[in-house]
Amino acid sequence: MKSTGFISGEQVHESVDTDLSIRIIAVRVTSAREKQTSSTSSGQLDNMPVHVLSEGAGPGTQVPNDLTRIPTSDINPIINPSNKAVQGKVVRKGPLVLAADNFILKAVIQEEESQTDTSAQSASINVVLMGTLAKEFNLSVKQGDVLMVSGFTVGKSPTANKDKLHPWNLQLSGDKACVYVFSQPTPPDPRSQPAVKRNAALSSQVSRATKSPKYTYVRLDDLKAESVVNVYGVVTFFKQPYKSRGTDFCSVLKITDQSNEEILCKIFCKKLEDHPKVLQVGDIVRLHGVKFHYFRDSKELLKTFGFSALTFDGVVGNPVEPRTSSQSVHFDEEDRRRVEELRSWYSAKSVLPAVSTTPLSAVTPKVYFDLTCQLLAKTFIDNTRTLLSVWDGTRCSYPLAKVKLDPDVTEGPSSFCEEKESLIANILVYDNHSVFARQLKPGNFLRIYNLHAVPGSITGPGIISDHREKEEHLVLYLHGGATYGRGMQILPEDSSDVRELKRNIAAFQMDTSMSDSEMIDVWCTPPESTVSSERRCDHDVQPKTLFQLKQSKPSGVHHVRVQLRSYEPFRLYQALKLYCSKCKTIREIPDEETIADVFSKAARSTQPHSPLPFLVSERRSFWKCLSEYFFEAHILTYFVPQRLRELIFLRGLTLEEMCSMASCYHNVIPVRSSRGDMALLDLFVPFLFRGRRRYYGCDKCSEVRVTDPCLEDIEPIDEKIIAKGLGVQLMQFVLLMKFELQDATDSLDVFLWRDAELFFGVSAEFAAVGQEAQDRIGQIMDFLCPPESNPGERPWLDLCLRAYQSESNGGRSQTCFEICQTTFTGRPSTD
DNA sequence: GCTTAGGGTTAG
Repeated sequence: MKSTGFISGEQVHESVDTDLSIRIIAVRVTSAREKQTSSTSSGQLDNMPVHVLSEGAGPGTQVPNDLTRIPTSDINPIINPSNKAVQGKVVRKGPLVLAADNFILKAVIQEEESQTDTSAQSASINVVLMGTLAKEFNLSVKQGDVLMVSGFTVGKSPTANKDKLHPWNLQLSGDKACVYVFSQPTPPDPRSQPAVKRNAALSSQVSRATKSPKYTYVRLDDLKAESVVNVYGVVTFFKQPYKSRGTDFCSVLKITDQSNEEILCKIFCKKLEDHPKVLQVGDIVRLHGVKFHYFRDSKELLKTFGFSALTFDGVVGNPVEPRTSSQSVHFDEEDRRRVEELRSWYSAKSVLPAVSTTPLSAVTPKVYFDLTCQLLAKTFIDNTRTLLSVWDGTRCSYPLAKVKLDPDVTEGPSSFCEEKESLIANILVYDNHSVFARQLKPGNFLRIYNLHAVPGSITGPGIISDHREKEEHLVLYLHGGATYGRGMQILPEDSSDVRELKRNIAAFQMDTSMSDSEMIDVWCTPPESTVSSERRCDHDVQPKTLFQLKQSKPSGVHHVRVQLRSYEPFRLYQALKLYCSKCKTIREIPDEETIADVFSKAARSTQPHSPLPFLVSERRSFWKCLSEYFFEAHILTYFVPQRLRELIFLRGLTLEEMCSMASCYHNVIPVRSSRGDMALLDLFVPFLFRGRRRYYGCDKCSEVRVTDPCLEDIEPIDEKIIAKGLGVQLMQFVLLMKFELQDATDSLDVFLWRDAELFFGVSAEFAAVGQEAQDRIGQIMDFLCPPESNPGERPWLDLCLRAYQSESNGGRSQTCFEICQTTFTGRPSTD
C-alpha cells in the first residue's frame, strides 16, 4: 500500500519500518542458517569459500581436523602452506575493489595475545583475497571477527615498510583457499563484567553486531606492542596539525582514559581534514587504526593503515556530535555511552574545567594563553609577519597596543568606531602561522593557542604605532613553530564556543550605541542568494539576532534571519491536526485503526430506527463501488436525481465500505441508530466523506440534528453547508510544527501553524489527502534541514515572528513565538 | 615509497 495521506501515514510508516527490519533480519538469519547447516550436517565443508561457524562458538570448532594451525611469526615463503592455517582477529577490512576484471579485498588479521609473542612485528599480517572469495568475505566478515584462513600462498608484502606489519602476506584465491569465520565480537570492557556474565553479554553483542560493523576499543593500559588497535581517550595535550618537514601534516596528541595511562599519539596525514579536529584540552577522540609501540622507552600510538578519527566536545551535558570530515561514520549508542563516560570521568578527575581559553579581559603581561576570538581585519606586514586584529567582546584591563592600519595592505576595515576600537587586540603572527593566516577571512572565528602577551609596541611597514609609551601596552604574539601546541584554528560556526562568543559580542553591542548594521554586517548576514524565504508582512522593524530577541522581553512582531536547526514532528503526517475556530481547540486526527473500530461497532448494532420523513430509503445495488452489494441507503435528493445533489446517509457499513462508497458518491454521511432514531456517529470520527476527503466536527461546539438541511437553493453544496445543516461545528485541518531556529547568537523554538499554509504554499486540507502536497512539504523540510547536513551550512530564512503569551502547564505565562506572514521561496532540490 | 616527529615557549 502506498502512503497516500497524512491520516493513514502512521500505519503505513510502521508497516514499512517493520517490513524493512524483518527483511534485514531474514536475510541474515537465512544466510547464517544455511551456512551453519552446510558446515555441520555434511561432516565435510562444502565448496563455499567463506564459512560462518556458529556464532559465539569458540575458535577451533568445526574446522577440518587435518589443518595445522601455525603462528604468524612462522609465515615465510619457504614453508609448505598446504594443510596449514593461520588464525587472527580482523583488525582492518578494506573495501571490495574491482581491478582488471577481478575482485580484490585486503584485510589485516592480528594474532591474539595468548597464541603468540605479540611484541613481534609479525603479529599482524596482511591478507589479500581475490575473486569470489573476496566478494564472499566482503559480505560475511566484519572487523573484529576472528577467523582462520587456509589454502593460502605466501607473498612479499609490498606495504611492509609503510604499515610496519608482517613482511609477508597471505594470498587467498582459487579452489583451495578457505576462510573460517568465528563471529565473535568482544564486549566493550571485559574487565568491568564478571566472567560468568560474559556469555549473556556476548549474545546481546552478537544480535546487535548483525546490524552494523562493530569495532572494539582497547583501554590504554591494555595495549600490546606492535598491535593495531582502536582507542578512545580524553585529550590532555595537543598540537594543531602542522606541516612537517616530510610530505604530511603532523598532529600530536596526548590522550588518557579511565586507566590513567597517558599516551602520546602521532598522526601523519597528507590531508588536513583527516586529522582529529581537536579544539581544546578535554576533547574526546576516537582513533581507529593506530599502532602501539615504544619509542625510547615511551609508549606511543602511531597512525597506521586504516586510520580514522572522530572528535567530541568534552563538556558533560553537551550534545555528543562527532567532528569529522568523513562522509560515512559508524557511530552508535555504545559510542555515545563511551563519550559520556569519558566526559564524566575526566570532569570528576580534573580540578580545572575543560574549557581553558582566556578572555581578553583576563590577560596579564607575560602570560601565555589560548584565545577564542573573531578576526576583524588582517594586515600583511612582511614575509614573516601578519597582523591580526581581533576581538572577543571583552575589554582587556591592560592597555593593548594600538596601530593605524594601512588600507592598501589590510583585508577588512582599516578603522573602527571608537567603542569597537577599544576592544580590539592586535596580534602579530609569525612564520608558519603567517602562512596559515593567508587563508583567514575577516569574520572568521578563531581559536589561537599559546598567544604571548608582551609589553611593547608594534612597528613595521604598513603600521603606524598609535602611542609613544611603549612599556605600558601589551602586544600579543603568536611566535613561530608548534611547541606548546602553538597555532590557530578556524572554529566551526555552529560550535558552542562560537555561540558563546557571539553572545558576548552581541551583549556588548546592546550595551553600547554601536549600530546594528556595523555588527550584523560582519557576522550575521549570510549571502542574499542563500536566503530561502521572504517576509510578506509590511511591518517596519529592523532585523534582530535571536539573542537580542530573547533578551528584550518581546511582544509584537520581530524580524529575524535564521537557520533551521531541527523540527518536530519529524514524521510530517503527525503535523496535521484538527482545529476548532470556535473553542480554539487543537486535536489529533485519529488513526485509521481507531476510526475503523468505531465504524465496525456502529455497523454491528442492528437496532432499527424510525424512518425520517425527508429521506427516501432505498435498497440499491451499488455495483460500482461494492460489486453487487445490496444494502439499504437513506438518500436525500434535491431536485432531480443527480448524484452531486444527493446526500447519502449510510448505516451499517465498515470504514472500508464507507470509503469505497465515498469514492463514487459525493456527500456520504455515516449514521447509526440511537434510541430508535437515526443519529450521526461519534464526532471523534469523520461525519462526512466527500471523495477522499474526510471532515470532522468539534464534539464540544456541535449541536447535531439529523433533519433536512434544506439545501434546495444552495449552490454548490459543500462541507460547510452540510455541516451547518447538521448542526456540526466543522473543524479545520491545520499544520502544526515546532521549528528550532538558530543564528549566530542563539537558538529559539517557534511554532508554525496559522500561517503554515502560506509558508509551504499548500493547503492543510489538501495535504490531508494529496500525496503531492505532502511531497512538497517533505521536500521543503529536507531542503531547509537536510538530514545529514551540518547546521551551519543550511539555508537561511527571513522570518516574521509574532510573540504572544501562553499559559504553561503550571499556570505561568510564558512567551511563545509563531512564524507569520512568511513564504518559503527557495527551490526544493529535485535530485 | 619513505619521511615527517618523537610536546616542553620567541627572543621578532
